Parts: sequence; structure tokens; C-alpha cells
Amino acid sequence: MVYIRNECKVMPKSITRTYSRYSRDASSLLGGLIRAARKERKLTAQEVADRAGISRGLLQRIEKGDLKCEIGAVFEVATIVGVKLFDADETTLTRHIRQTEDKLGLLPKSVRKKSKAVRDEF
Amino acid sequence: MVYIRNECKVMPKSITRTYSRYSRDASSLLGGLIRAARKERKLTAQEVADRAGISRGLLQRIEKGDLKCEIGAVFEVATIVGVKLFDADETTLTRHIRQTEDKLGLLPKSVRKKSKAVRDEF
DNA sequence: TAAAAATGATCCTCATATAGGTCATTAAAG
DNA sequence: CTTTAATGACCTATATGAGGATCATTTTTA
Repeated sequence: MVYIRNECKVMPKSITRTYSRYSRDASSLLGGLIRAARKERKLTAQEVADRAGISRGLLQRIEKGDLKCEIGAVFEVATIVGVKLFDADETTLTRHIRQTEDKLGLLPKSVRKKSKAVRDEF
Repeated sequence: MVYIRNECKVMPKSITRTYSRYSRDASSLLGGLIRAARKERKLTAQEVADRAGISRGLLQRIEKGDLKCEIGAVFEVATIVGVKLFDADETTLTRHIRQTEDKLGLLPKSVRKKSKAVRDEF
């Protein structure tokens, strides 16, 4: 990369990322789920946003399925409105995990078992 | 960092976001799943990163469950290595959707339909 | 109905996540 | 073993996501 002085310094590259259909559908689906759950519980966008520690604008984007949101924010919101991706009692994704876990036997320790070590921060 | 020049006007606020245990576990779990799937398919980190159009560094963070990654990147990677969150044939999350959908009747059109729900308990 | 609240959309600024590089360490070939 | 590839960890510059206005609609409720 060259950076001449004078002469147009930085032509913005504008990295336009592309997403697969699958990702777009998944995100759109999740957003819809969240929105539906929020409505069901009669929570205003502002309320949820506050509780999640995010702005109302971001919540809007999340509910719209915008793929450019940090996953942490999405997970937080999902949790707050009650949309569970993983669940203690074998819901949704957890099933997938069991399968893969048994098959490969390598999962991040942070979610491995529970056994000793209370480790209940938070 | 010092910020001289008259009382420094813009002391960076450094918004440190906090995440619930649930979100952290979910993310860590998903990351582990992705990593396991990648290994299983014998794909190098660089390969997957290239295919997803992201950097190797970002892939590392994703596999580590870093909550500050855009959800689009995570979904792309998940798709590439074969970890399906939602699936055409009623897997995982889709079940949740059916339930909520029937109950509320408001879902994004892009994912609506698919004929009658099979709902065959995975 | 009128008033108040919630929402959707847009703009601007700042904080920061990402790309891309380096380097040390580990694993895989040869 | 030696060589090569893959990984993990770190750093910096910059492209961009997020916060925080504002305003027009739409929805609620009084």
C-alpha cells in the first residue's frame, strides 16, 4: 500500500462484504423471532434496548436481521425477550451440540461439563 | 494516551459492554461447534477464512466465542463448516419459530411459508 | 376526538472491530 | 531428525458500527 503525500491520500476501499442466502435468512429469521417475542411480552423497543445496554437504533437493526451487528448484542437481546438459542433443557441448538460433542469429544471447556469448580461468576 | 491541549475535550468513554452469562456461554458454545466442525472437515483456518471473506484473526476470535464479532461473519463461517443454526428441514431453531409464528402470526416474509410445518421433532 | 407514546428512518460523530502484518510456537510432512 | 505448514497471540491503521440526536408517522390511551 502506498500513501503518497499529496495525490489523493486514501481512496476508501469500502469493503462490501457479501453474505450467503442462508446467513441472510437465518438472521432475518432470528430478528423476526426477537421482535415477535418482544411484542408478545409487550415491551417497548426502548425498554429492551435499555435493558440490553444498547441503543434503540441498534435494536431496530437487530430485529430487521441486519448482519452487521455484534453477535453479543443480538444474544443479549434474544435472552432478554426470551428467545433461547441454547437451553439448559436440550432445546434448539443444544441438540446439535450433543451430537457433535459425542462425535468429536472436543468442546470448549467453558461449556464442558459442569462437575467441580463452581465458577459461577455473574 | 495523554490528550494535552486544554483539558482534553474528548476523553474516550470506552464503553465497556457487559454480557450475561447466558450470552457468553452461547457464544462460546457456538464457537466451539464451529471449530470442531472445521477440524472434522480438515479445513485450515486460512481456508475457511478465505472462503468466508474474513481474516484469519477474525476466525480465531469467532472460534473463541468472542461476542464482539458481527453476526454475519459468524453465520457465514458456521454455514461454510456445516454448522446449521436453522435448517430447511426443520432443525434446531426452526422449531422455535414455528411455535412463535403460529402464536403471533408475524414473521419476516423472507422466511415465511415452507408449506405446512412438519415439526418432526428433529 | 386530542394528547402522548412508540416507532421507523435518517444524519453525524466517535469508538472500535477488522484486515493485514509480524513473530513464536506447535503440528505435520519429508 | 529437518523442513514446512498451521496456529495462536499480538500490533497498528482505517473502515465502519454504534450512540445519540432529530423528525415524520403510526399507534396507543385518556
